[in-house]
Amino acid sequence: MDDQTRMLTGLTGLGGLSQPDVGDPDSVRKQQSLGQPQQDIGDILQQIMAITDESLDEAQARKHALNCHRMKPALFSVLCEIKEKTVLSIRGVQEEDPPDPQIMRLDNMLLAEGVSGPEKGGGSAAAAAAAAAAGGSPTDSSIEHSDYRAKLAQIRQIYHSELEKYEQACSEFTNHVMNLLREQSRTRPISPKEIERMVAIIHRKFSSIQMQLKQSTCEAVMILRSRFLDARRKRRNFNKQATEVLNEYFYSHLSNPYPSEEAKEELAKKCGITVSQVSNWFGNKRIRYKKNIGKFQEEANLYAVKTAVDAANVSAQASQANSPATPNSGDTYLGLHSLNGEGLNFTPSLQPQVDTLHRVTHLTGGYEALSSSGLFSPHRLDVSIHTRCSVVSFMFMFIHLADAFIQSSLQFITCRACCDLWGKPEHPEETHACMG
DNA sequence: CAGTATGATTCCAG
DNA sequence: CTGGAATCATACTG
Repeated sequence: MDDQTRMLTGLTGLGGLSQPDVGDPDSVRKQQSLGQPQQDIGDILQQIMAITDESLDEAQARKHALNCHRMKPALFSVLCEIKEKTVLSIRGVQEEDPPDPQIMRLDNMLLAEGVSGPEKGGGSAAAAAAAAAAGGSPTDSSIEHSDYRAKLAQIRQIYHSELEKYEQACSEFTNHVMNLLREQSRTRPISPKEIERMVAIIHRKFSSIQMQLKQSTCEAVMILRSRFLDARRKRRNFNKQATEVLNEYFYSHLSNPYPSEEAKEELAKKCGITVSQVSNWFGNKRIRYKKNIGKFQEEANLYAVKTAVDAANVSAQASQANSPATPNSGDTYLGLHSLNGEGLNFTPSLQPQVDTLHRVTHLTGGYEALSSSGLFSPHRLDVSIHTRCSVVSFMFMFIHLADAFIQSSLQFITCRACCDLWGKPEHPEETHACMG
């Protein structure tokens, strides 16, 4: 059997595999007789095995022979016709599918998180949001911020390198398949549209892999993000300086510890926290102070003295002009609860202040009287508040305090009915002495 | 490790 | 919307 004949047998045989030779009476007879199809398949298999046993050169030669076969153009055109009428017309309809909403969602998310798209966009914004939510001090948040950014950049890098690998593999594979199809198009009818379709199939396959990559990237970002957003609940104490500033304000406005928006902003700026954190702090402080005034007395005293010392220092500076300052803003002096003596019977919440004032009215301005409390001894001031306080400035401070106490006592007694610890005043604010 | 302190959140009332 | 009150969750401390 020469090559030509073998090939012809091969062609008809393979043709019979895909399409029964309906017109061939011999074939019909063969189909009818029992056991004949099995024999045909056996033949075909044998031929296939024979082909696979051939060397590459032999196969190339056979391919060439096939291409040059005289029946080839006719067979080719028939195949083309059949194909046109069936496969493409059916599948052509399904060609254009809408973009996968899942992919779109993932893409949007990756874009929003700054993983895909321009580098300096959403990532830092998301980090800033996370840091803002975390609400730490600027230093802390910047540390977290950079930490978040670093991790996001890492994810971004991995994502892009993987994506690149996938795209490279995809294009390599596509090229390979296209070359193969072009090669095959010499022996079987393959239209450009079919090649296109095949490319689309490959791209779909790869895009499903890409989707997995995007999905896992999104998951990684979500985990990272949740770790930073969880920091929202992850409480972090304010630094000492911030607490001091807040406490100073609180205790120097004890009769009305409700900072205005401007004051809140100012405090927030001073403390390096957000305005809402300032609000939280004051909310908590008011509640906790009110609930347990006794517990906060020491703290109140400390801050009151601190403020007084500051005032005294100012007075001392002003003393060169021989004019001790008169108390004005705030109600520092109302915070000196620990000077409690046996008091009058006012409401429990007012009792400490009133008791203090009661005692002050009995003070003769004696330095000893104050220093005997321990609280105002210059030594104590030096040690506990680390403030140098000269005798002169201390004297001014004392005068300052005594004056303030007397004024405050009058104010407080006047206002106590309407201002029972931050209750609503009955008088207009301008006549209300205790409104800080 | 238990108790306490404290920043944040939630719910509700005005 | 703001503030009070209760509560949660975590940090800090002895």
